[in-house]
Amino acid sequence: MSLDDRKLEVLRAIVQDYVSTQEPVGSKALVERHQLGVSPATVRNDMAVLEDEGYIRQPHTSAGRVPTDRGYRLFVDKLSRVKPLSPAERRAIERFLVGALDLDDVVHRTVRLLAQLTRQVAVVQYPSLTRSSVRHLELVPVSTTRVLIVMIADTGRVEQRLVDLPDQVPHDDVTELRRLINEKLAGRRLVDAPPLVQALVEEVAPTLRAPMIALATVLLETLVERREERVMLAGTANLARTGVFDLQGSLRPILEALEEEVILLKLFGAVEPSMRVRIGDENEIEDLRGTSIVTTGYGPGATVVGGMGVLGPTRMDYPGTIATVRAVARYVGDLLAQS
Amino acid sequence: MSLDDRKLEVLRAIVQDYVSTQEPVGSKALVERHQLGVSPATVRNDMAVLEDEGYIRQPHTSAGRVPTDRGYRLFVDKLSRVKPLSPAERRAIERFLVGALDLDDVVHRTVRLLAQLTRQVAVVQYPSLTRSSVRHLELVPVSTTRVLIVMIADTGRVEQRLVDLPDQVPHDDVTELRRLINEKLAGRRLVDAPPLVQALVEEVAPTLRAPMIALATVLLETLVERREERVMLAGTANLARTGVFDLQGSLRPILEALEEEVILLKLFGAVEPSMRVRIGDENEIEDLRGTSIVTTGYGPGATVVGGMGVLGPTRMDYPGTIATVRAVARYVGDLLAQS
DNA sequence: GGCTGGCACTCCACAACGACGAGTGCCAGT
DNA sequence: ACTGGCACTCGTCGTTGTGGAGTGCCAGCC
Repeated sequence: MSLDDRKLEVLRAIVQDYVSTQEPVGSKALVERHQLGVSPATVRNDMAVLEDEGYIRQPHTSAGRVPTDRGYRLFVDKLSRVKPLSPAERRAIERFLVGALDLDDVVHRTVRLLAQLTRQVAVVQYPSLTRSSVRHLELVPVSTTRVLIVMIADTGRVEQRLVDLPDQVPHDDVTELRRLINEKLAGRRLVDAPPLVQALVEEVAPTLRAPMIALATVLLETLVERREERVMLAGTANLARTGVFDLQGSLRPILEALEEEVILLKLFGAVEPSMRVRIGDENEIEDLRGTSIVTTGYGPGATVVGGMGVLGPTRMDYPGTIATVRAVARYVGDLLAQS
Repeated sequence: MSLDDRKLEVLRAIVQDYVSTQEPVGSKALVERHQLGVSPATVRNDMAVLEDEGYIRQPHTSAGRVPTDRGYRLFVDKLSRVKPLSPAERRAIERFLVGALDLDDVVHRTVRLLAQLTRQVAVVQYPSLTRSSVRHLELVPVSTTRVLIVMIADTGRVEQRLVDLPDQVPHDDVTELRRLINEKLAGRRLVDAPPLVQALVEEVAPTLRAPMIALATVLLETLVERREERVMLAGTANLARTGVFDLQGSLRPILEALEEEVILLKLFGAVEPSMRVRIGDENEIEDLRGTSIVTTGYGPGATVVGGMGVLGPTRMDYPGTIATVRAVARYVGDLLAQS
């Protein structure tokens, strides 16, 4: 049995009302608030069908209806158009992001902006090292046998590691090592690095071989293989605001999940540039069923260097949230393209 | 009227019982669980006095007693000895912190460790730039008119800023600028930087004057004056665990306050190496009355480079928390001293 | 004077109860 | 295919009552 237009309209109305009132919506209230052109009784029949099909449900007999995850899914896929942003929102985005000092600052501002606009929990992944190129590698002697290795990616991201050298290395040798490494790696993508680093070790003059091996090891191990991905979080207070999550039962596991960077990366480290919406049970993470997650990739132009998004209750304003996340991602992408 | 030993003992017992059971404690239960050597009636009289003095209170008539902020204060100052750490905790600290890759990683592991051991919200300030020296300043050309300036502090902290130069600057000039800047600033404390940077501008050769001014401006503005202090947070899920905070009323403002870096810095950016305990209303921040905060400074040896601590309900295990925070701070201090 | 046992009193927590009302499903009628 | 009517369900909310923990006070005891 398929759903005719009016039934879809009823579903849309239920979703909209429930999202705004947060209370089960009954047939009478529905016809009052929307021009459906039919009586409550008719709506009730439609509701019965929608319930059979699994799009809505009753919390208990004699209560109004509430959309199911499946209902939200249909709503998002078929029944909603992306809301255009209000000029106020556009201005907020610009005002918030201009004047960012460095990459850290951009990410920081972005995640707070997202949290504020959507009034939900926001997550932004730092530009992924995997998808970055090396802009420059700097060696800073810390002592005679220790060197700080600083890698600067083209996205502006900076990573550093301390390296213990096997022997004392004179200053000139450090300069030479720096020159060699940059010659080989600067401008290259990080994913292409391993063979190049290998080549560095093989080609280097015998006198520099030992320190070069130490450097190469750290480079490979901690920057390439264990390519450290990071995320930033904001707006957890909004979880308490919604009133959807109860303190003992659902809020704590969510907060716990949000503290696991691995989980956040899995969810928000978007690979494709497109928008993705996970609703309730569609979620991979057990503890985050009951929440919905809207994510997108971002980056300069069409390239994706990382993901961002928001997390909130399944009863969220999907069109609005999607529009905001998309707009912010685009704006940040443009920002990255400039630098 | 002063409090004799037994009354103090009663107060200690009340605090201990209330912290562990989280329920108002009555006179009968008290004599059963502690060897006070007197009858409930006597304890009741003592309680009446303690209540007059403001150390305990009754939530309502015919309920047991609960310590007031003042009671906790007396307990912390006079009635408790710092608990020695269990060997298991010592081992946990070591196991957790060895193998940290870089400063970011140290801070990251530390804050999670603190949250886990105390089962509360943990905060760790990054080593303050104010108290750091410059280890090295690196200039990385990004385009012909843009340079990334990377400052590496002796604590291992790395900060970077993008600088727009007024004109194209040839590669050799960048090298020269780098040399000049490092010559002047390397090894100097950041607080001493402003006159040195000023001198750099005045002494530089006329051809390099314009780019040097641009660099100096950024150095002064964003690294010295607006010396960016950062903090890291973990364990917010523990707020939900305690069951002390209700969802609508108290939890949300706390989460909001915790997202304000300014507030966290004010609270946890300890200046002195000593332990500090703020209990309930003693707190400067309105929204954090109702919580207690245990902080300490940390750093290599006796120097303080930053603060760390935990935040939890006023009914917290003060001796245990204080011991843990102190131990972790010392361990991290040692770690910093090594590098 | 300080401690104790006894006792009347207070007041919260909790369960039971009932009225209310929103909302439903179904059916007969148009 | 839609509508109005109607009986029914069931959660919400306010009321009421009871049980029990805990207190304050007092008279008596050491």
